[in-house]
Amino acid sequence: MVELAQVVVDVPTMQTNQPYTYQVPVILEKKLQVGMRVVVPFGNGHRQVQGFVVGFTDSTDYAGKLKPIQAVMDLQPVVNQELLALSKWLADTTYSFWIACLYTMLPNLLKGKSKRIVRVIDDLDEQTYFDLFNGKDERDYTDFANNPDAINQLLKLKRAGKVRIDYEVTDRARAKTVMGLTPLLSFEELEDARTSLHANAHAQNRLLSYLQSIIGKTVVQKEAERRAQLSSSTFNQGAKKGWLKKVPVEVYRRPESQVALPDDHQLEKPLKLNPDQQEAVDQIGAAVKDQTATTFLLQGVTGSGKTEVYLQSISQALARGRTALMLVPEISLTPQIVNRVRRRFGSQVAVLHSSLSSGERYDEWRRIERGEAKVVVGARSAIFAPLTNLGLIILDEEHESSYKQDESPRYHAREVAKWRGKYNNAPVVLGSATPSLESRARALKGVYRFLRLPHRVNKQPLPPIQIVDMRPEIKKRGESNFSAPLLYELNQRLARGEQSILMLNRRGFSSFMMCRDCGEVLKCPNCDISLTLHMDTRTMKCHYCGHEEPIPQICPHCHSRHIRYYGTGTEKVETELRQLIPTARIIRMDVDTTRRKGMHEKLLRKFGNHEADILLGTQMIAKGLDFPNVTLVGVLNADTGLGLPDFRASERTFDLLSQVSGRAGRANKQGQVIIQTFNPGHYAIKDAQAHDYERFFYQEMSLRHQASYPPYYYTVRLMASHPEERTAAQAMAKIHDQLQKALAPSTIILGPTPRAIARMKRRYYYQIVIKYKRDPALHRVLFEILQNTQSKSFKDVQVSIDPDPQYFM
DNA sequence: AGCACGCCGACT
DNA sequence: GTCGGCGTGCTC
Repeated sequence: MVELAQVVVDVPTMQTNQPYTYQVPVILEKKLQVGMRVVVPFGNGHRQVQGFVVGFTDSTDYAGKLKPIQAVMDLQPVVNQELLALSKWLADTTYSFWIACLYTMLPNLLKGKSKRIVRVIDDLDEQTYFDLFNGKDERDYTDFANNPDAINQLLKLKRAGKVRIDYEVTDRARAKTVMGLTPLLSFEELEDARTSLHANAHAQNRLLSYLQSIIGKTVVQKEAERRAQLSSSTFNQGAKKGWLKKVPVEVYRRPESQVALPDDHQLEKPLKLNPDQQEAVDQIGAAVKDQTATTFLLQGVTGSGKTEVYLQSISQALARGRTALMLVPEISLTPQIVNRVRRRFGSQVAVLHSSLSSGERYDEWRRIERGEAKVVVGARSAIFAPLTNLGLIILDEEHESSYKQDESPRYHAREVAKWRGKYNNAPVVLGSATPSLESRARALKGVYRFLRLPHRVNKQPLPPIQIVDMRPEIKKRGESNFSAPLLYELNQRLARGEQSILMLNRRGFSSFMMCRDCGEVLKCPNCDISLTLHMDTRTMKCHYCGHEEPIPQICPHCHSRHIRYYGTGTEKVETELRQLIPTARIIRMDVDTTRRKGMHEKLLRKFGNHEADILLGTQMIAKGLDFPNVTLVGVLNADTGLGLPDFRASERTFDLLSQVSGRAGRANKQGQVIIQTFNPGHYAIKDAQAHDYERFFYQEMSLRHQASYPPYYYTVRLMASHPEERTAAQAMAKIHDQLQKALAPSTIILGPTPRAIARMKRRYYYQIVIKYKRDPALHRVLFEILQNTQSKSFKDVQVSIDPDPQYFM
């Protein structure tokens, strides 16, 4: 009985979304394990692709001849049993390709690069040989990519048997090594060597002593040079004489900011807990101990010490020999929070940032996989960290929409966390000051265990929030981003040497060029949205497709010169602020000023050192920052997000205002918040002012109930796109019929409608939103729809399914 | 995705 | 006749 391997291949299409059966060559039989990457032949010709072994079998229904596995790419599986099962579940619940899910869970260096090489295998005539190959015997196929004539010639030569196209899958995953050395001789032998030295060979004498001190060890050469005060040439001589051997030593690539770790014996002690915190830690600790997969909702007001609860809960998991995973939104994955975890747990911590290079990410991943890191902190994708023996999972700021990936596979880290919790019998803690309505409703129903931290650790009251109605302000003072009360308070802070944070809410806001004469708005030629001005590159850019063009001097429509910039960008606000308060030192933080690696940290450090009086930024400054000298927080435009056609608009506004208010008066100084708005009567703004989550929750719940939205209903969004608007609409109409026939009567189907941004990247988009409470047919029908998109009538139509969408636009 | 096969119109 | 365009179907 020959064992056969089942392999998921790297060909992300609907038709190939299944394991293929391969023979296992005898030489690989011993090595090959489930979860390893392999290279397999796939299709006709001699095409080769990367794949993952997902199982072994001894029989197959496949009638054709089985091909053998070409090569194994790993010594150890890169996907363990848990993550393999998770990848399958993920593909199933997010309607994505299995292979895409596998790659999503792994560092991207593990996605091999496939290359095609054209090789000359028979004599060609001089001219062709020179034209196509520059007189060499092989050439990269991609060199011909934008030359259709050459490709035609090549194909002809191939048919004639004169050239061959070879496939190469190259593994990009490489460990970094530095030169190290290890003594080859025993202590006595080294001593003998010393006797034969010249009397003036001081350096070699010292080398021998040093080697005697590291018998049996391998030391990085740079380190040895430093410690023995010897140069590399002395070590080279030692190697020549056979005293030592040079060996490559594997090292982990780690970003600069992470290198300065505290020594593990100087770790920070846990803080003293208040009774609420103690209760939370006790309950979570009990679940860790009993290995129950309970989901907790930890709701704590800003400054109530949630982080300390997380840290002590992690300690409990570690004390029981288990590992812990802590997710934070990318935006709050700041050095402040990361350093706090590192100060507590030292070298056991691995951090997964989006700003890591591929190599750094791969190395950090291997530290986890090898069990060297027991605590992982990271953003969304860190939920796939290969920790074994997982004892606790924490999602901080669980309401954040960035936990949902907005491209395929469209997974929600919260759901993956619950899956892993169940698999590992580990509790999951969802923490937030403003929980998502979904989570809070589940806590009310008893699906989640509800823990609360209603008191602030420093016993300071939450800062008073003043609402400024901008309508009379504008009438009185004309167009300005600054009301009189806000200016007054800013000046007060300046006089007292205190700092302020100003936030510009950019959600749903674009800064665009408009002609004052004809009203023409400069739009992207590929997408139906306006272009955004970027002063740093002096261009107009499309945020969706990346299209870029110069800033126009005259209106492209009516040729008027009165075309100008509209909208409130941070730059414009900064300019105005400098005019209004010339003495203030201002730091501006937005995508433009933080694009360069490390700029984010640098600007925050500057502000922390009081090298500026005002920090002006977008949403990115709303979270996680803790500066004791900040006593004023101003929100310039609270309501730009309220007008969006999105049922979560109010929730997002409430969250944002609550979060940013927490930035004022963190230490012993009393803080103050000023919110400028054109909707002073809106409940999201009034409830945020009153710090009243409860009132907001019930008000919003009743609206969701009336309109049949989550958490009362689940939602799924389907999208279809095509370069022709009619084709996209027709495809969606067909899908609608199919849904209508199969789904339960209680299920609500909205649409099809053109999407709010109807055209993107030269394609038209139509969508359907399904709202359902329970519909046993839904999952099956959605899969059938995906299958149907293979048929001729769906040619070139792209269909995507987004379960539990975060945005409906 | 990437390849071969096969059917049609335009050319040597 | 034959070359090469593109539509169609398959990949263990």
